[in-house]
Amino acid sequence: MGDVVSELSALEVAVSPVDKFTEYLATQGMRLTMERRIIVEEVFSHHEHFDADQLVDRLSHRNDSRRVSRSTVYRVLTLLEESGLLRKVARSAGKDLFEHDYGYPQHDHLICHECGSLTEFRNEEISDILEKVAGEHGFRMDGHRLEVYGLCADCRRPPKRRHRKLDMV
Amino acid sequence: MGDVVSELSALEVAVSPVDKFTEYLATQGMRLTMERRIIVEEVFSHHEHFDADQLVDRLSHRNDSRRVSRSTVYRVLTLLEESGLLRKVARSAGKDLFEHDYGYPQHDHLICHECGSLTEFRNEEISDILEKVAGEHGFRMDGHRLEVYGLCADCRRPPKRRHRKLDMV
DNA sequence: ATGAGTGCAAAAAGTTTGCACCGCT
DNA sequence: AGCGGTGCAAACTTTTTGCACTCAT
Repeated sequence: MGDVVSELSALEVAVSPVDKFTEYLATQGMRLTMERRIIVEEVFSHHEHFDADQLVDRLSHRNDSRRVSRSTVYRVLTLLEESGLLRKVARSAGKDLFEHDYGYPQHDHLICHECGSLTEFRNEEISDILEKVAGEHGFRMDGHRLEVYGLCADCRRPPKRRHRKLDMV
Repeated sequence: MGDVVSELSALEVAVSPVDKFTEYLATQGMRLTMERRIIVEEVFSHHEHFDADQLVDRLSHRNDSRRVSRSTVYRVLTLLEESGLLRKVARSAGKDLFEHDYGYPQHDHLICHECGSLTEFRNEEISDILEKVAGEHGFRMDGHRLEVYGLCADCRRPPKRRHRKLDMV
């Protein structure tokens, strides 16, 4: 009753990540605790990819009331994945990378071997093709992960200029 | 001189995995040792996906002359990846999965959430689209990983029959 | 002989878990 | 009161590494 967000445009995200998470928790007989709220707010306050350790750094070394332990961060990341708010995108230096999967359009990544940069791109055709392929195999698709590897524009440039610079020292 | 394999059809794999690996090792100033040969032969004697531990199991618990230590298996897996003979395909239960990337056509996977099965498929259109997308970003693609998630044909079937069977016990 | 390569055991790195205590409902 | 949740520390898993010895060229 008196739900403010219900009046937002259907094109926008009508429910906040915290609310969405609360919904999910309820279906599992779980509660939205202060720690869970803090983690979700922290996670959705940035749009960049992150790994568990980066999040732990931001949350478990503080002295205020928003400190959350390492174990809880890991436990909540698992829940956020299960609830569809986050998804793992890639593995970098042995760590899983996460990104927002709620309120953010489907996209894929170009990953540079050289500098490790992730560039997002979107392409409708791919999803269409995948639906078709899945259908042919009797497979019901509910998502995908596509990583394109190679050299990004910056790293393609031959390092000749750098040599010259070094030689001048 | 007198290279037997050079007379094979260009459509077939003209060079064995061991030879291909030897070539790569040479470019790195490395040698093909007996251990490396054993590992490559073992890896290419099966076509299924595998993780490091499965390979270690097959190679480091034997008493004959084909035993190889765990460390060496890990070290050689890295080399096989660098040489382009193997590639990592997915992560399952916290372990990296490998598959042949030499003498085996480019393909992608349908991965079932329920039973974990990997089904391979091939689709030309996808590579074309990726080349195009990469080009638009000034990115030079040299490969990709595409995993489609969902439910496989078997797991889509509702488990009603199973219940009936169980009830009859 | 010389430097690459191996095996072993220890270490690292990332993640999970057992347990006692805490707090919401 | 009861059950879910947290923090801590210890455990675990997978992978990497230091070191002394070995082997191929």
